[in-house]
This record gives sequence, C-alpha cells and structure tokens, in this order.
Amino acid sequence: MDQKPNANKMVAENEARGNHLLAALPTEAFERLRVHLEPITFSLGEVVYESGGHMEYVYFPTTSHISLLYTMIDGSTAEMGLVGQEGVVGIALFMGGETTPNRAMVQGGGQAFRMKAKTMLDEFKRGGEFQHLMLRYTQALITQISQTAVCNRLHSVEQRLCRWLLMTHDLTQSDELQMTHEFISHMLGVRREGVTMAAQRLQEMGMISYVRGHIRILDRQQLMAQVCECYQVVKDEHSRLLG
Amino acid sequence: MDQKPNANKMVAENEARGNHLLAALPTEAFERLRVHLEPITFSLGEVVYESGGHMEYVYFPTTSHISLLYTMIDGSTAEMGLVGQEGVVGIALFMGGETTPNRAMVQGGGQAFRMKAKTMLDEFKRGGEFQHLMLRYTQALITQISQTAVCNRLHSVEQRLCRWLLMTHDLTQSDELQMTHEFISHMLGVRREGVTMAAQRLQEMGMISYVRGHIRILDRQQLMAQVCECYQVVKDEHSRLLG
DNA sequence: CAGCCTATGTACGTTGCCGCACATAGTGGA
DNA sequence: TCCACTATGTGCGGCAACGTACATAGGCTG
Repeated sequence: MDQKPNANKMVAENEARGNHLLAALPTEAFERLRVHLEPITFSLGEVVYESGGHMEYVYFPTTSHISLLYTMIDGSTAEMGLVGQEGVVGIALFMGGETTPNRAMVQGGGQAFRMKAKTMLDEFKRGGEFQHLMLRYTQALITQISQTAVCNRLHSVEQRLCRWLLMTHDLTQSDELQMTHEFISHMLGVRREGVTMAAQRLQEMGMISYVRGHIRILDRQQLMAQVCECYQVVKDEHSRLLG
Repeated sequence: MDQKPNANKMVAENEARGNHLLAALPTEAFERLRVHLEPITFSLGEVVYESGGHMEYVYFPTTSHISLLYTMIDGSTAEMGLVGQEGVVGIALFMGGETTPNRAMVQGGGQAFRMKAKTMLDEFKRGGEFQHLMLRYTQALITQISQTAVCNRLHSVEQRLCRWLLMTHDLTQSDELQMTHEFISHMLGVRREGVTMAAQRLQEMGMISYVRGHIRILDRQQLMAQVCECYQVVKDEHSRLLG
C-alpha cells in the first residue's frame, strides 16, 4: 500500500496476470484497468458478498478461491458454484442486477485483485474484449451451476465429494486442502457424518488421507475414475469457452 | 406467411409484445427488430436446441414455454430452468458461447417469435436497452438455475412438484396443464411413481385434480402455502430485475 | 365393441441419507 | 500438563425415494 507507485504497478502486472481473465486481456485493455486493480488478501471464511447486499467491488482471485452459496430460511446451505483464478466474483454488477440473492464466501485463503464496480462497468460498456471475456466466463459459470443442479439431484454424496475435492484441488496450489468435514458438509448440503463416511471410503481406497482439518489428495487419477461425469463436463465447457 | 407484408407487420407488433422482453424494448429498438421477427408454433415435446448443437435462432416465447434440460450419459434427465413469455431461449448466442451442453425442449405448446442469431447479435452489440434487458434476464435465469440446484438438494419431491406446477401454471394461459406423470418425472429427475404419489397427496388435499395426462390447478393459494421458499425467491428476483 | 396402447395405482424389499446421541482423539491455551 | 474445545468416529432408528413388478383403467383404432 505504501510502496512507490512504480513498484506497485510492476507487482500488479505480474500478479494480476495470475487471474486467467485478466491474463487474457489484450495489452491495451489491461493497461487501462491495471491502475484500478488493488491487491487484497482473503482469509478463509471471510464473506465477500452478503445475499442481497451492496456490491462495491468485483474480485479477480489469483491464489484464493470463493464459494457461491445459498442459505435457506432454516439455515441450511448449499454451494452452487466455485470461483478461483479462472474467474471473477461479482458478475451481477455487469449483468445489471447490482446484487444477487447469494452469499459469496472465501473457501480458500489467498490473494485476489479487486476493482471498483464503476471502473469495471465503464470498461464493460466499451463492448470490447473485456465484455466478451466476462460474458463467456458467465456462461461457463452457468454451466457449472446447472451441472450442480443436476448432480445434486442424481448423484451420491461420495461422488459429489469426489467432484468437490477435484474442483477445489484445481483451484489450490498444494495437494493439501485445509478444511473440516463440517465445512464440506455445508458446501455439499449434507450432514457432517455423511461427509465423514464418504471421506473414509475414499481414504480406504487410497485416494485421499486426512487428519483434523487437513485433507491430502493422494491419487488424482483414481478420484477422476470415481467421480461422476459432472466434473469433466464443467471443465470441458470451461475450456471450450475460455481456452 | 402469405399475408400482405403490412398486415404481417401489424400482427407481429401486437403479438410480439406478448413476450415481456420484446414488450420492454423502446420503440426505436423494437422497430429495428420487428421485421426480423418470425412467428412460429411450437408443439409439445419438440426439441428447440440439442445439447451442443448448432443454434441458428433465438426464440422469444409468447404462449409457449420451453424447458432447459440436462441429460446424463445414462439417459436420466433433470430440468434446470423453464422459459416462457418472460424470457428468451438461446442466451448462449449473446453470451458468446454459440452453444450449450443443455437441451431445450418444448414443455407447453404455443406461439413464439424467432430471430436469426446474427440479427440478434448486431442489436446486442449496440449496447443499448436490448443488451441491458438480455443481460438482466440472464441474471434472473441464473437465479432460477441456482435455486433449482439448492432445491434439488434440500427439498422433497412433493415440494418440488408444487413448485414446478406453480411455475408451469404461471406460464400457461389455462388452469389445465396437459402432461403426464411420466413427463413430470423427467423434469424433476425422479421416478414416475414418485410423481404419482406426490400428485395423489396434492389431489387429496384439494389443490389439484388430474386424469390421464391432464392436471387441473384447483387451489393456487394452497399450493403457494405448501411450496418451498424457492418458488417465491425466483419470482421476487425476477421482478426485481425486470420489473 | 374388442383389442391395444398408454397412463396411473399399488406393493415390496432395498438403500442412501437423515436426525440424534454420544464416544474418542487431536490441539491450543491457561 | 491439564483442560476445554473442536474434529472425527460410530451406532441406531426412521423415512424418503429407489428399482422392480404387476394390476387396473382410460381412450383410441380397427
């Protein structure tokens, strides 16, 4: 924050390109935006947006990732999407809705860049590559949410846990995920015991190992073999849309 | 089709405004688009888009409505969204994806207007009210899909049937819906027998009556009292976004 | 009006997940 | 080092939905 402006800019350039959407911007657009990008640090559990709340910034995660959650009146929750370095949090701002009925919560601590809503909107309205990227990303996110809807309906807790572990692993720089069964249960919308059972089975099969808040991915290949088709569908569609 | 051009135009104006998105367009934009609108008739079960298939047109339903479905490898299906006179089918075209991994199928026969993808895109790229409306509608659809994801996870077949009947009723001009339990089971992603059981209970409570492919909504109020919160959330969010 | 097809009704055992209750075991702070 | 707290393990009864099988009944067609 109190670095020299120039040094600050160089850091922003290198690091900001860690977000795939920012990385895909042509130089011209990136240069327009870079001075408006502020690096920030997210810590686990932090609420980025409250359901229906005011949204002042959009966020481009680099090493952090954020869960899009819905909370029912009775307090039960379920995740509808997951955003990391491949995406952006705050699509409602350029979609014109100003807010959404969802909560966004940090699921993996780390870095992100934020930008004032107004700055982002000005760039969006130019109708160039930035708009194009934001819209294509939004479509990928729609696919992810859709697939979650179907997956929630048709697949077992164990399969959904596989999918969730793989998705989270994709957004994490390490093989070790820091999260409890309790936490995961809120994401999957199931009981904590259900997660414990499913995790035990995966551990017995040698795919993961875990202790008290730490899960280690041991065998991605086997997880991929076990997971439902939903994982690959979302991934393929993302590649198709955003290369 | 073989009417005089002038008469044809007048029909298009009156009827096209039956779609709420077209109705919300300012005169100028509407006039640009109206000559490109073609009235068409959808019949029940017709496939509008195949998953991953080429999308030549966007569709603005007036009296018809269309289901957005996902089909698993094993053939099981589930609905992720429902589009009627309040919306448009083919958002992937302006989102830049060209296609989607979903199927769109006619769930209620009737009228719609279609427009060539290119014509629509030209108008979209002007960045005016048309773009604004399409994006806000897309956000409303995202909410619908999200809510379906959560609803599928947390609510009973009976509650989901209530929600589905209410949503369908909203898009239908009559109290009588023409559909079998079998059909509904594919939408809800459950067994046909499960739908029969739930429908029986709703009939016993006097909310609906049904015979062989015809369901009559008898008591909307009671259905509203029985349904999960998801129905109202989607409706409220739609109103907020599109008035 | 007989026969066929499709839609709905019913039954039965099975399974996955639920809610609850409580036991055990890491972990950090006093 | 001990205590309190949090995370995980386990057991039990219950229920919703599943898969399967077959019975009834509306409605169309010859």
